[in-house]
Amino acid sequence: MKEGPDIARIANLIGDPARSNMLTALMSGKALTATELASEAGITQQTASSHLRKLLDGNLVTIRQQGRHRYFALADERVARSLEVLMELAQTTGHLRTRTGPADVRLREARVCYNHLAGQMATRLFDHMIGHNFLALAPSGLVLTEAGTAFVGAFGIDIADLSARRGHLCRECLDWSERRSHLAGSLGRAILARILDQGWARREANSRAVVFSPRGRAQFERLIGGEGAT
Amino acid sequence: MKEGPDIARIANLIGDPARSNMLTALMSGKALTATELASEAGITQQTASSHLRKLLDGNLVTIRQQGRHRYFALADERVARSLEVLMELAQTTGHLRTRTGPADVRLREARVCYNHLAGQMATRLFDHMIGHNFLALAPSGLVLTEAGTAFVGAFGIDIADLSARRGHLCRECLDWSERRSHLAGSLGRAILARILDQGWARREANSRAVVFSPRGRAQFERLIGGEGAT
DNA sequence: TTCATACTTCGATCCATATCGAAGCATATC
DNA sequence: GATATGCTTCGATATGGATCGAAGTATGAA
Repeated sequence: MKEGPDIARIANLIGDPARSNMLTALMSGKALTATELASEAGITQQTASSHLRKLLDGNLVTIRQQGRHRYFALADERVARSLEVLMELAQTTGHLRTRTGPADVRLREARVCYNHLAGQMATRLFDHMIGHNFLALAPSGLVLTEAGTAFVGAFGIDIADLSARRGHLCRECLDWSERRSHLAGSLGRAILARILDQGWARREANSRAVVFSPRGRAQFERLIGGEGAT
Repeated sequence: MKEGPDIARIANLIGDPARSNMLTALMSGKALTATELASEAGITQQTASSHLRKLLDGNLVTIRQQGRHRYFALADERVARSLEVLMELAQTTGHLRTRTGPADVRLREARVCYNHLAGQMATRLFDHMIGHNFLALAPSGLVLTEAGTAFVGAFGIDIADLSARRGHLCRECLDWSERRSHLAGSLGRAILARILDQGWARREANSRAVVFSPRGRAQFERLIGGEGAT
C-alpha cells in the first residue's frame, strides 16, 4: 500500500550518522572535498568515498572535479530545505536531553543555511519585510514588491541582476531553531553575501555560525528598526 | 562536527521501508491499529510491534488504547509536513523510472494530507485565497483576513469555534505533487471536513485519495471560480 | 470458565551494510 | 622520470537490526 514517492529511499540515505554529518557540514554552503567530509564525519577516506557515492546516486549532492580534488556540495536548495525541516522535527521530538548547548546559542542567533542566512536574525528580517509589505504572498509564491525592491536596492542589491539567473528569487525556508520562516532563494543568497561583504558579520571557520560585529549588529538593527530605507 | 539537532535519528527512523510504509499509511489521517499497519507494511504483527515501539520512542506517532486495540496516529501536524517534504524530494530526485503511475493521477488531483486536503485542488484553493486576500502572510505567519473569515463563513465554517482550539489556525504545507503550498492547520482540517460533509467528495477506502463527485467538483469550481461568496 | 482476538516479548536467524586495511589509479609536484 | 597526495576499489570483518516462530499477556465474547 505504498502511495506516493518512495520516501524510505532518501530517508535511509540521510539516516546514517556518517552521511547526515556530511550533509550537515555541507549546509554551510561551502563545497568540501571528500577528505574534509571524511574528517567531519569522523571516518576514513575509504568509508567516506562509499558514502559519497551513495549520496551522489541518490542525487542529494553534486560533484565538481578540480584537479585531483573532488568538491561536493548539496545538490539543490530543496535538499537544504528538507534537511532543515528534519532538524526542526529532530529538535522538538528529541528526548529532552537535547538542551541548548553552549555553542548552540550562536547557531540559533545567526547561521548559514546552504547559501542564505538563518536563525533569529534571519527570521526577524523576514518578519520585517513581511510587515512592511516588502514581501508578499502571491498565488505564484513569495514575491518581492516594488517597495521591497527599493528596500533591497538601498541595501545594495540589484534585483535585475538576480532575476536574470535561473531559480526562484524568493523562497521560504523553515528555520529549525525558530520554527518559522526565513528568506531563501537567490535574494536570500544575495542578502547574506551583502552582509558579509559589508563586513557586518563574518563566517566562523568550520561552522555554520555567522558572527556579527557590534557595529554590524547595530547597522542590522537600524535596517530592520523602522527607518528601513523605504 | 555535528551542528544542530540529531537529524540522523529520525531520518533513520523513517528510512526503514516497513516504517515508512506505516507512516505513509497514517498520512491518511485515520488512526490505525497495529494489525492494520502490519498489513499495510506487509510484515507480521511481531515485527510491526517492534517498529511501532521505535516510532513511539521517537515521538513520531502517538497511541490511544481502546479496549484491546491500540490505535496509532501521527504525533503531530509537523510530522505530516516533514513527510510531505521528504516525498517532494523523493519525487524529484528519484531516478526517472518514477513516472506518474495510473493510481498516482487521483492522488495528484486530491488527497488527504494527515487531516487536510492536498493535491491540485488544494493548491488551487490556496492560490485563490491568497489571490483574493483571504489569506495573507503576516510576521506571525499565515493569517485569515476579515474577507477570508467571511469567505469560509459562507462555506459553513465558524472561525470562532476553530480559534478556541489549540494549535495554529492556518499553516502552510508543502505539496509533494504540486511542489507548492496548500493550507494546513485547523482551518485546513475544517475545510476538508466540510467538503466531505457536504458530499462534494468522498474518501477512497484504504487510500489517501479524495474523489470528487461531478456535482461536488462543479461546486468546488464555482467556489474558487470568481463569484466565491465574498 | 473457556475460547478468541489483539498485541507483546523472547529467542534465533540471517542479511544488509558500515567499517577499515591494503592495494590501485589519477593527478599534481619536484 | 620519481614521489606525494587525493581518492577509489577490493576484500574481509563485524555488528546492528529486520524478520519471524513460538510463547506469553491482556482484553473481550460466549
